[in-house]
Amino acid sequence: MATGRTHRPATRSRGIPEATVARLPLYLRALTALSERSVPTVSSEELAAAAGVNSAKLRKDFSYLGSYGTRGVGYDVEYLVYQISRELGLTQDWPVVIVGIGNLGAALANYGGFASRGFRVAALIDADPGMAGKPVAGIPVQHTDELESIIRDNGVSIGVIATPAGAAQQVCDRLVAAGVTSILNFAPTVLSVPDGVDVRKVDLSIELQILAFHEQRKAGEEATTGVAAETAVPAAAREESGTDQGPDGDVPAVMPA
Amino acid sequence: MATGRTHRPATRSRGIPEATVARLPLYLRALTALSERSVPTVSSEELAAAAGVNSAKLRKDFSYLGSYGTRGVGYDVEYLVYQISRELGLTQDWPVVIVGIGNLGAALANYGGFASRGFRVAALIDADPGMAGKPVAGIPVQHTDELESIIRDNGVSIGVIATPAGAAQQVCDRLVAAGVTSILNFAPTVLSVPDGVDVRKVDLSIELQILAFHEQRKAGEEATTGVAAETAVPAAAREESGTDQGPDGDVPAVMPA
DNA sequence: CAGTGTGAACCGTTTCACAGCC
DNA sequence: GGCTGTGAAACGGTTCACACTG
Repeated sequence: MATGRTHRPATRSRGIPEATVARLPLYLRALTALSERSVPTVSSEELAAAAGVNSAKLRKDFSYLGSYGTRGVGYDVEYLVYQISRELGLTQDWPVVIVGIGNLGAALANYGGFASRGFRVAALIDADPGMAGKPVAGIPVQHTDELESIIRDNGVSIGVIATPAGAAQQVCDRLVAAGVTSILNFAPTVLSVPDGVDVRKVDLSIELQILAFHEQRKAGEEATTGVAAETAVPAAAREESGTDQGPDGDVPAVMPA
Repeated sequence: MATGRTHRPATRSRGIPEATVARLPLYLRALTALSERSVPTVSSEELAAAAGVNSAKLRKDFSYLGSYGTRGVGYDVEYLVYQISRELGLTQDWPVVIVGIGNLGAALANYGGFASRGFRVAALIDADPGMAGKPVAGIPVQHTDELESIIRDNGVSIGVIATPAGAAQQVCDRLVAAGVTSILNFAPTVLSVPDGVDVRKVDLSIELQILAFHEQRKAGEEATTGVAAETAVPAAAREESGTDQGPDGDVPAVMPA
């Protein structure tokens, strides 16, 4: 799927395919787990299984980074962790602001995976004056009025939007104007941003709709013709249902600009 | 990303490309907005802009559904809303269970986009006995012990996992054993499921890492050689940064099985 | 004649299969 | 001998450009 945008002709050597970039975090997580168990080396086969992709894809992916493996042996776990971290830019610290501290914003603020890999929640911002000062995940919420100064004072370049849909574009505009160049958008809206700004979106309702599509198809298949599900699909009857085998990667899109 | 699995050879006429399926919810959302404003028809150009894709892609997508437009005129909004809803299986009601009612689970339970489009939160499940009975988003949380009976009694085929990573696989196994065939996974783990079960994942930390990668590249480019960001990227300097133009779709992956 | 519908070209990604190296 | 690294083939998706139609 990877509709991923091709930032820059990609013709150059530093051109790692977007689909590969999207899988690097997956490899990194699997490698980190191995590292914690003090496993010294892995084969492409093992690592691929742990990351949920197939080994050919993994080897091809790594080949874009360079030749970090040893033929006949496999990959050195620690070394790979470092190389991938570096490639992803996780060896530096990325201050992030979260705008919109509702249920979701709070969930994000509390999310551990944040701090673990180079990201640091620099500030929580909300439009509700009543929230100001209240600590969420140990960080005091600040009012939207402070947005610009927070961005600038902390050198923030990554922003997370967790506001209601109606406020998203406006927040986005302010973030961009203040210097943010990468945005993770949880609001169900299409954001428009100037060139040079990356937007990635996470949309729960879309994911569910895609699942529903496949679910519907499964139901339709088992009962040969129509008769679409009225009740649930019996857990049993799934002889040759839809899904496929093997784990597969995923490549969310970087929206336009 | 769309590594999307090809459920079924896709050779058949009913074979709508995975990438197209992933965009249908986007079109649906845009169309719904138009519908609310009582706009009777749209051209592919207008609708594409509202959905954040280009018109050629949109027309090609619609061509897989059939010929629902009128040459020289455009598409009938209401009619299209219905056709896409039907195609996505949203004309029926999908009961969904959410397992893991922490910050994220609560956010999901409160998420409005849920109910709006064919989905109904049938139950909230959590392993903490202390949570049992407590209402979240107006729905009383039930204990994990009830999981199997809830699934069966409500004919649930779609489950959402919002538990910590450590519990995810176990919850997943129980959901699948009880009859769930589609899972939306928010836990940062690779789930393994039997054939016939679809898994889609949403992973915050992965999205951020992908953004960091591009962000890093932007910083590296402006300062010709190295000198990677120490402070933020000046909002100004972004002549020919990374991002591209035009809005683009996205196609998260359906994980393996 | 404006705008849909679509064959055909193009392009990025995945998969295959094997040469090369430890 | 085992496993990596990689050309080349296969594939799915996107873009182009235009024929066709209301």
